[in-house]
Amino acid sequence: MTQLQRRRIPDAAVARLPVYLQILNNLANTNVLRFSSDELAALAGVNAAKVRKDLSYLGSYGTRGVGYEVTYLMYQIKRELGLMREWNVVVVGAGNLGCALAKFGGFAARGFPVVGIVDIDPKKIGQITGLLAIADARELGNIVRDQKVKIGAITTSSAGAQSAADALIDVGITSILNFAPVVLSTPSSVSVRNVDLGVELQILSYYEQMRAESGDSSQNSQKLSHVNA
Amino acid sequence: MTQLQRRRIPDAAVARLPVYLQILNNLANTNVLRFSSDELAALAGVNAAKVRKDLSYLGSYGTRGVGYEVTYLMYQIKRELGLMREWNVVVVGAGNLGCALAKFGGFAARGFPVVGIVDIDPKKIGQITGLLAIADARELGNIVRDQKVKIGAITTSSAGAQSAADALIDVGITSILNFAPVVLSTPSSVSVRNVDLGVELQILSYYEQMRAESGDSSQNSQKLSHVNA
DNA sequence: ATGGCTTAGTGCAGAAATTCACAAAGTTGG
DNA sequence: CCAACTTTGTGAATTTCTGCACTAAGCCAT
Repeated sequence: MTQLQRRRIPDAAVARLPVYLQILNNLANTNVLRFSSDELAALAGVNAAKVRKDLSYLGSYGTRGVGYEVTYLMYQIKRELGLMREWNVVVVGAGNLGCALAKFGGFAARGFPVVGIVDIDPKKIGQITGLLAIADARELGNIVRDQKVKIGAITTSSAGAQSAADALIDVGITSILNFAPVVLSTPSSVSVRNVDLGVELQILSYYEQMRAESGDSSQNSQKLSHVNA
Repeated sequence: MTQLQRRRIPDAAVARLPVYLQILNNLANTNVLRFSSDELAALAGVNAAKVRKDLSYLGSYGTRGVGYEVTYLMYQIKRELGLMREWNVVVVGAGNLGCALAKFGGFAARGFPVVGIVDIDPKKIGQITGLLAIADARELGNIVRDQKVKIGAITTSSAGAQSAADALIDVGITSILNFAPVVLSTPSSVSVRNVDLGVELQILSYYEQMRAESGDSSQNSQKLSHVNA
């Protein structure tokens, strides 16, 4: 028993792998067979050494002097990201966004089918959205158990988000995609990703203001790039 | 002329300021007057020293032994983030998401009114969505000039995203919020923030798989927390 | 006043992430 | 089979971020 446990990939690299995967997908659709770290770096807008290091966390799957094979690398990235299987998703909160997610087939296509949507509002329960009927939030436990759901999306109002999170965690959810503009309080064993457009816009606002301030008065304009993950 | 140029706030801190602001907003609504770095840290789910360091980039606005004043700090964060003014936003791509952004009043309320939405599809042009009529994409320049728009949101298909970005940059946009699942190629003088649910789900998938692998076989379960920005 | 208590602000050390730069390893052409 | 060339994989340097631990400073009770 030499330790076989998979090497842990740095968070920053994990966040880039899906982007590489997307690009490789496009390459595959254009019938490109191989690529070099330089090419992928250009397409992803990052440094080539970073690409090589990121890919090296998966193993040694390139060929020196040649590059990487598109389909093989895609396979390896998918394997590492856990995309060899589907992950069922349950949506909590049947407002505009929640229903849009339930209707939108794009997630299923990417391997994340929405298998349930719940709400606490009796007026909404029973309505059909896409292929699903909106269920009573009290059904959450059954849905999660029956469909082996691990990922929950919170699309409630801000006010309801924390109780939605509590309910999800209570029935065994360990990954949360949170669209409500609040910071959720969760045990450290749960992964949370926040999607908040207000936050994104405010970040843009900061850099925009910097630009305005350096550009307005005189000659001290200054390079000011900024791209997020 | 000693250099007066504003100290540059680290990117990581800039990304947290909007979160603090949101929390302070809630505190203000609950009539809380003051808070300590410890309290804010608990609410934001971060380390207290980090909170103090982040706030110190704004200036020295706390009182030792006491804490920070809610409204005063909100003012300072807003000032630093460039939120003392409104930033008009133009949306490119009048699909489901684009129209939802145009209708949704939430952005205007947060200081980012959508003042225009354009598309290239003649069938869509002229239709009303919320308060706005969908304009011809060729009107982009006029809209941006007339309304002094600095921020553009791309809600086109993947295929159309790069040309949308080119068009936005061409008419002088310097900040882009990109919802299309592609990596945009832009000059370094432009800020880009990507919002891609597929990427978020795949990141969750990775940590979910890690959890499954450490939990399944034996006793080497391991703490595995993970929370994003 | 004074001493004890609280909390901001910050220097510094350690961790994480990025980038450089080069050796290792493969290909190709003669 | 060798020399020239390409590109990976990675050690090491650098930069950025984090978090501890301590100092500075204000409040309050006596």
